[in-house]
Amino acid sequence: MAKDPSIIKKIIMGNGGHLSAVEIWDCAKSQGESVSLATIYNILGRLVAQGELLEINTGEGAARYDARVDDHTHLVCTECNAIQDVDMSKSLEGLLGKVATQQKFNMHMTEVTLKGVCAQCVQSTKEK
Amino acid sequence: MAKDPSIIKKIIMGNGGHLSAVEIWDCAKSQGESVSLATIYNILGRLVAQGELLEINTGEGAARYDARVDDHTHLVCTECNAIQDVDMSKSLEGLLGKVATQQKFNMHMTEVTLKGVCAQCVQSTKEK
DNA sequence: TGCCATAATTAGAATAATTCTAATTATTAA
DNA sequence: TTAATAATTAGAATTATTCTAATTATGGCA
Repeated sequence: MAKDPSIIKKIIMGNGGHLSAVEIWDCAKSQGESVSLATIYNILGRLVAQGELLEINTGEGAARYDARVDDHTHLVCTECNAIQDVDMSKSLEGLLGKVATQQKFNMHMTEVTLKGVCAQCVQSTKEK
Repeated sequence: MAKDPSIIKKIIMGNGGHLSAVEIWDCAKSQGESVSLATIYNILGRLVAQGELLEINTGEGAARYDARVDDHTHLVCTECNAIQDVDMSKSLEGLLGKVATQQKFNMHMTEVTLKGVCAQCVQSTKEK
């Protein structure tokens, strides 16, 4: 039986939505799945190609996989490495489309990432 | 004598503005510089930390370094891997700032990347 | 049921990008 | 000079990912 790819999506959604391949692997194993890391990468690759998952590259460490695939914005905390999803406004979407059109660029996807320090980390820094 | 970091910026600017560490290394060597890859990475790291260079991670291959450091948008071609810089409009900048503020996110930098096929690649695909 | 073709999974090797380490070399200040 | 510090280096180590070739599972059908 083919390893059910939906298990991976469930794991991601059940753990904050943004996991690396190894984190997914650990979760799968700890819930009794017998699966190899190569298979995790295989399935992730397939799901990304099918548009069922988003691959996020923060430039820090491994790629992370997002179960949410509609156009949205990522807030990446440089302290705790957390990724927060934020809706993308229609006006932002429109602006990006306009930029692409002006440059005769055949846009397939947008990646809007804001890097900085998340509210929790700002808070815990102050407390010190 | 400390290897002059400005040589690296010159190399980047003289070659389309978006090179990887190894590409920069090759250029440096071919113009007679005797330098190791470790030093290239050292200097790049320093320049990025000082805000003199931007590190771009397309998720494909090595990180690339951009000599332009003001807020701008990247068009990344998934065919030829070229990166094109586009000015970021004040309205886009404003929208991103607003998003961060709403989420109480202490934004340090923005990364707006549009992925797709550049005008040249669209053209050469048609010609086939 | 047993057999075959195909697809999925696997462990581990291979690769690529980057960082680390420890030694060497250069620079500076006294 | 000389001693202290900083920069550079080669190569090892690490990390993330992909590749390979072998194994295992699965479904169709005689």
